[in-house]
Amino acid sequence: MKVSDGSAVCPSRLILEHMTSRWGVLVFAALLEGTYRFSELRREIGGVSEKMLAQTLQTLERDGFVHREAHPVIPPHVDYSLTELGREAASRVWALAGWAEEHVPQVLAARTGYDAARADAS
Amino acid sequence: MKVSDGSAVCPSRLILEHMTSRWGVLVFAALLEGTYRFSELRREIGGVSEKMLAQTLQTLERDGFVHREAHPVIPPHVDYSLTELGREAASRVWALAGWAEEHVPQVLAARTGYDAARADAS
DNA sequence: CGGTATCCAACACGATACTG
DNA sequence: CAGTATCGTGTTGGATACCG
Repeated sequence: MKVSDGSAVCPSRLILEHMTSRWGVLVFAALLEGTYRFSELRREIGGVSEKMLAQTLQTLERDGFVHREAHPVIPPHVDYSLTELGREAASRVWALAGWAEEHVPQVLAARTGYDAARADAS
Repeated sequence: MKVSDGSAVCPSRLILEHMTSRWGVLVFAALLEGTYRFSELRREIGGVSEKMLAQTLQTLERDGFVHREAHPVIPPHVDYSLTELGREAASRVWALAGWAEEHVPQVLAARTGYDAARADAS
């Protein structure tokens, strides 16, 4: 079976990229717990810049994963939550992240072995 | 719940990044079907450069997902396959990719709606 | 408060050439 | 065949400053 055709990147790859992007995973994780405002999300997710959070949220909103509700008040108040599609996506991504976390020890052990073998060879 | 601590990137994030990387996903997909040689993989996965394939394979091998077996013959012959851990990882990643592919229509529809709404606002 | 615009450094990636 | 080395470029991502 040919896995990729090499010409155009398939759409699913882009979606997967959005879902598993550096901040996308963390946004999903946060929003699985409930609705958050922009700055609450920033606080919840440590180390994310305004730019990247805005960009990530826009991408996920455009893909139909995140619902954005702007209340027309001063000062502005914007709530972010997951759509039904987003909840499904988030739970799957988060499950994969959970699997990765569970197997950190095995991976770390494998790396140690790999590095040791290379050190001998040099 | 604090999703990320903002200081050091957690190890699981790196592992997840390796598993879902552009070529990592396709390598997993190919190796789920059996053992391949380096250039067979290159052919199977369209559009990957030698450099990126080598790099991806090394990363996945170091993480303990891919087994590399070099036969000491001339010309060189190297076989790549999945380890047990790799099979588990690959099947989960591939399942996620499958989910993404199934929902391409919904995402595309969401994007159309999003773009239309933004066009009106401008 | 919730963003956008701009600038800049780092790096991912690909093409090419070369090696054991 | 199976890579490594080197180089050039395009994109990513953060810091900063500013706007409605």
